[in-house]
This record gives sequence, structure tokens and C-alpha cells, in this order.
Amino acid sequence: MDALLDRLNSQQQLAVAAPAGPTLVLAGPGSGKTRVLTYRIAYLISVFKVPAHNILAVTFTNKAAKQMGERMTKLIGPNSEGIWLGTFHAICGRILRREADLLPVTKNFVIFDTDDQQALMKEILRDNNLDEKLYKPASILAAISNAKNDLILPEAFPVQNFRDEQTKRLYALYQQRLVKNNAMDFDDMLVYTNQLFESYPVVRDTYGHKFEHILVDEFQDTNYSQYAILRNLARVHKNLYVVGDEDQSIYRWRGADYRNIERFKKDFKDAEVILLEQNYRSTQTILDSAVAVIDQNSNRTRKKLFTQAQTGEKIRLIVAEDDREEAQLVVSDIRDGIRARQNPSDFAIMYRTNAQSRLLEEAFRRECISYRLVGAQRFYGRKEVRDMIAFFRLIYNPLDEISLKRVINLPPRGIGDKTLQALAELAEKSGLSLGESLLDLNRPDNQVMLEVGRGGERLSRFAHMLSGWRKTAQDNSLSVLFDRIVSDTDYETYIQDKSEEGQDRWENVLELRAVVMEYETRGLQEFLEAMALVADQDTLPETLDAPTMLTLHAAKGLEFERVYIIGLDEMLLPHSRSCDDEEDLAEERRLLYVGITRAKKKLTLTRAQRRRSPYGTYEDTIASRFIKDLPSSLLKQDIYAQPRRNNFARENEYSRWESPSWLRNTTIPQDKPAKTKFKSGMQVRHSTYGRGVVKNSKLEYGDETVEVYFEGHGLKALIASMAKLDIL
DNA sequence: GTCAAACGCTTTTTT
DNA sequence: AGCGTTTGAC
Repeated sequence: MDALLDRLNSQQQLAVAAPAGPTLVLAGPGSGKTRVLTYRIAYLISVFKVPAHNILAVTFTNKAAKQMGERMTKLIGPNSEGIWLGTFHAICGRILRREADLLPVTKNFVIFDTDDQQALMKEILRDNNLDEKLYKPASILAAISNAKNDLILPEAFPVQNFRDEQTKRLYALYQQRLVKNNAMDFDDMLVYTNQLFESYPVVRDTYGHKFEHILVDEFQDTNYSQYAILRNLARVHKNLYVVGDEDQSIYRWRGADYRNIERFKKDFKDAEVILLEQNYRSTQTILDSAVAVIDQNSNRTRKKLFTQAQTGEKIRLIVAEDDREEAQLVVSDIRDGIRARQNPSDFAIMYRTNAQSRLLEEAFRRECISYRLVGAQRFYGRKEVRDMIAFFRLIYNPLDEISLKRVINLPPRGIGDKTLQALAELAEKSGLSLGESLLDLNRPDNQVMLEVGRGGERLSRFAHMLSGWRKTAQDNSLSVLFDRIVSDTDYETYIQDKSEEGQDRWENVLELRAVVMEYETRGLQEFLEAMALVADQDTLPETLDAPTMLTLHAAKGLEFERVYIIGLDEMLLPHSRSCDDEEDLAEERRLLYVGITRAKKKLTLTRAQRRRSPYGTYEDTIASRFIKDLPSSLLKQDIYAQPRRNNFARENEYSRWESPSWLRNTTIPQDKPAKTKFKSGMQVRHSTYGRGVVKNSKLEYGDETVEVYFEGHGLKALIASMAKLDIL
């Protein structure tokens, strides 16, 4: 199996073949981190002869887990079967279901996502007569989440003022309500796992013995409670192998604590530290600019990033007049690239906030280019999809009141607040949950129905449906259940109003049915677990050959030939919410660093001089402070010309582009070409338009603008440094 | 209980 | 500006 090591450089070999024991791999971007991790596991199995089921590998995203699994299978085939591979949440979910007897919830607990949490918190606030405006559910939940990430239980919640006291109380109530719903939130999965280990050393040591080797990817983005889980699990064998890069820590806001690296060094004194510095991804220019950006952060160990690749092209900086034009410029450039035979999937556009994708989407549609949009809640956030999932959840776990309330009157069947109130009173009296007393109504001998009044009949009709579904769920496949819910509720008629959106929504339902089919044999539990833990970005069709749009956060771990990072404006990158805290600012910088280092060949940074503010009006922007950190020797400042004239002349709103008046000088200094390279009458060739004749050329705004007449395309104004024009 | 109009607020990043 | 939520009318 030494052939395994042949394909690695010496640093990587050192990491892959490291002796057992605590190991810390500090890996710069593009240094083959994932490769090392995958090979390490293969090495453990084939050289150390560790059985796969004694290995635990934790990744940051489901996608990374999937990817690693695939690579592993390629590397060592079926020997890799049985390995515990997944995100912290997936792994914890697995442990918690197995050990559910020791938990305050039952084995078929459900996982509350952000929306469910909000709904629950709103109920609690209402029950306690607290003003939602004063106590915003989101901010209360954020405080609770922070506490959980540090393993602070309600009793230990630190109180300094009245508001803290309220938060503490709400935290306690919230936990009670979750248990009543037989539910837990994302953070609870980690907290419960820790509690399990702390309260039952037997359980802790069972898993501790089981996992001879534990490997962790993206270690810099673990939070304290995740670290505590690792420490608990590694007590026995101490074979904790973590891989990370402090410069790529971008989840502080979610509780990620890069101090875990220090904790690790302290808790595992004899840990071996291995550095991976050679970069296999990017050109030296890209690396240099990345280093220039990240070196401005203090409190970090400086690393060199080197590559054997070429210097490569300079970084382009494009300044558009407004955000709409920014989007159009980027998309036009990609269009030109695709026409010039570039692979569509080589392109990626990255941005700070999801909202920025909208203008890009519009631009792509105008150009009739298909695209991949990562995340942004496109599918699983849709109401109709969530509705259907709520039906499933209620069937699986009737204690889930949030889901019950969501679907009990859906489609409207005359069960409003009053009827629900009556049901709640009934439940109160019998000491049952809403769902249980609802199902009780269905029992033929049930008399209490009368007490509920006129709504009683509607309620029991729904109860009848629900118990029918529960029976169906027991001995039928998921799609059968799905179809029954749809037909029993006449869901199609409900959402398929004649409108076009109705059609869209129905198509979403059908798409969800296709997802359900994938879990056909695996059952309800696995389906719901996946729905809760698998995010949109994990479901991207990898096969689609199209440019990708994604947030800088979502870009971590990926790489593309050509990367565009848009919106390099103050208040956006760095984001306004991060501007008054030193640590937050450092994280924004790391975010840009992550983005830059995704690029293999070519990097383009853009910004807009005016941008739509959240309020709808246009506002002037200020160039991002990070631009200053890029040495001008690495930059090629570009001002776009427009072959768009012909394309858009028909559309009135674009007519302003016919004049070059939007071209602006910007603040970035640049060496201007002394004289024009092109002269009137020259024969030239362009990658897209073919042969043409130069009509005119002049120096303008720091760059050379050439007017060329192309047969079949007409007169075009091109920027010499941009358009690849060859003189014939 | 349902529907429509008016209001008010919003945007950071995600398992 | 656009959306979701609340309010008010039927």
C-alpha cells in the first residue's frame, strides 16, 4: 500500500503516515487537505489494519462527507464500508437515536429547524405576555444558541441584567417545550450528546472504545460543544487527528472557536503538528494577493503559501456604476468566456450575502445562460415543501405541535383559533398533548368530541385522516404515504390555483416527491433526518455544466478555474454588521481570503459605485478597505467596454450603455499605456467576432478603447487589454 | 373563518 | 421596494 503514498508530496506523506496519537495538521488553502484526510483513512484501514467501523470521520458539511465517502470507495473499495462518516450533527443524531432511552425524548424525536424554533419561541413569548418587538424571537434564540454552544444550561445562564433574567427564563421554558414536542434543535443534538457522555461514562467509553481513530476536517470551525464531544470520545485511544487552518475560520458567529486549536494542544500535550504549505490550486499571483489580504490580520501565525504553478494572470478589478451593471458585467464576461470555449462550470461568482444573487440571476436569464445557485433556501424553504414535510413530521411524531398547528387547517378546513383552543383545553384536561388528544377524538367510543362543539366534527375528521396516514406509514413505502396525503387533503387543488405561481408550487411538490422516492426504502426517520440536516447546497445537481453562484461561506472547500468576487464595498464586505468589532472585521477579511484562494487560474474582483440600499433607494458606496491591501503590482484594473451595444439596443433601459459616459476613473492607481497599440486600418482577430478592421483607437480613462468593424457583427467598441485582439 | 388592505420592517453568513 | 404580518370588514 506504499503506492498510496507515491501520489503525495513529502509533507503530505508525513501527514498521511503519521503515527497514531493526537495529530494536528495545519493546512493552507489548496494544500490537499481533503486528499490527506482521505488518504489517512485509507492508510489506517489498509496499513494499520483498523476496521472501518472503528473509525470516525467528521466533516463540516454533508457534501464534504459525501465527497469523502466517494473518494474513499475509489481508493480502497468496499473496505471503507462501515466507517462513521458525517457532520457533527449527523453523527450525534445517530448516537442519540441509539441511546434515546437515556434521554428526555423518545427515539423518534424530531429536529426543529430555525423556522420551527422561531414559531416555538413566539408561542412562548405570547404565553408569557412578552412583547415580540421587545424580545425578538431571533435574538433570544441567538442568545440561547450561544449558551448551548458553550455548553451552558439554563440553570447556569449568566445573568447581569433584567433582560438576561428574562432570557434565562425563556431558555428554560424553551427547553421544556422542546421536550414536550419530543423535539430538539440543532444545538441540542450536541448538548445532549455531551450530557449523555458526562452522565453515563459507560456510554462515553463504549463509543470511546469503538472509535479507535477520530478524524476531523475544518477543525478551526468547531465550537466548544463540538470540541467537548471530541475530547470525550478521544479519552480512550487519544487518536484524534484534526485538520484545519485558522485563516479559514469563518463561522465565529455560529460559535466556532478557533481557540479549540489551543485547547487541543493543551489537552493533548504530545500532539504532533504537521504543516501543509505547498499549494496545488492557484497561480502565484492569486496566492500573493491572498497573503496580502490575510497578513493584515494580527494574532495569527504567518504562513507562506507557495506553488510551483506559474505566476498567472493579474487580478482584475472592475468598478461598475451600480450593482445591476456589476452583475451584468460579470455575466457578460462569463458569456464571452463560454463563447470562447471555456467550460461553463469553470466559473463561480461569490458574494457576501445571498441577496446579491438576485441581480446575477436576472442577468443570467437575460443572457439565456443556465446557472447553479447554491443555497439561498430555494427549495426546502418553500412553503409548500415545508408544509408537506410538516405532515410527515406530524405522522412520525404526533407530539410535534409546531407541525400540527401548521397543517391542521391546511388546506383550510374550518379549524381556526377557537377550535384549536378547544382542543388545547381538552388536552389540558386529560393531560395529553395536542396530537394525542386529537388522535383520541378518532376513537369510536370517544364522547368528549361533543365538548368541543361544532368544530369537533372537523377535528375528528382530521384526526381520522391523521390516524389513517399513521397506519399507511407503518406498512407502506414513503411515496404511497406521500400520495395519500396529497389526495386526502386535495392538496393539489389547494395550491394549484390557476396562477403561474400555483404551477410552480405544484412542481415543487412533485420535486419533493422525487426526493421522497430516494428514501423509499429507508423509511420515514431517515427521510426526516435528512430533511432537517441536509441543506440545499447538498442537493445541487453536480452534473449541470453551468456557472455557480454561491456565498463566500458556501465556497469554503471548493475550487474553480475562474472566480469572481462581487460587492467589494464597505458595508457589504466587510459587512456593516461586522464593522465595529475588531474580531468580526478579522473574520470578514478571512472570508475574502477564503474567496480569493478558491481561484485556480483567474480572479476578478468587482464593486459598484452605487448600490440599492435595503430600503430601496440607491446609495453611493465606498470601496472596501480590503482593496487597499492588494498590491497594485498584482492588479490589472479593468474598465469594461461594451459589446453589449448590439445585444441590448432594443431594450430601452439599456440604451444608456450606448454612450461610454458611465466609464469612470477610480481610486486605484495604475500605469497608463503611453500610446495606442491599435491603429486605424489594422486587421485584427477577436475570439468571438472573428476578423475585423480597426476604425479608431484612443486612450480613455486609463485604458485603450478600440473601435473595430466586424463583418456580420457591426461596429464594436472594445477595451484593448480585455478583449483578446490579435493583430493580423 | 376567510379575504383583502394597510402596515411596518427588513438583510449576514448555516449545521 | 417588496414581503410578511397584522388588522379590519364581510
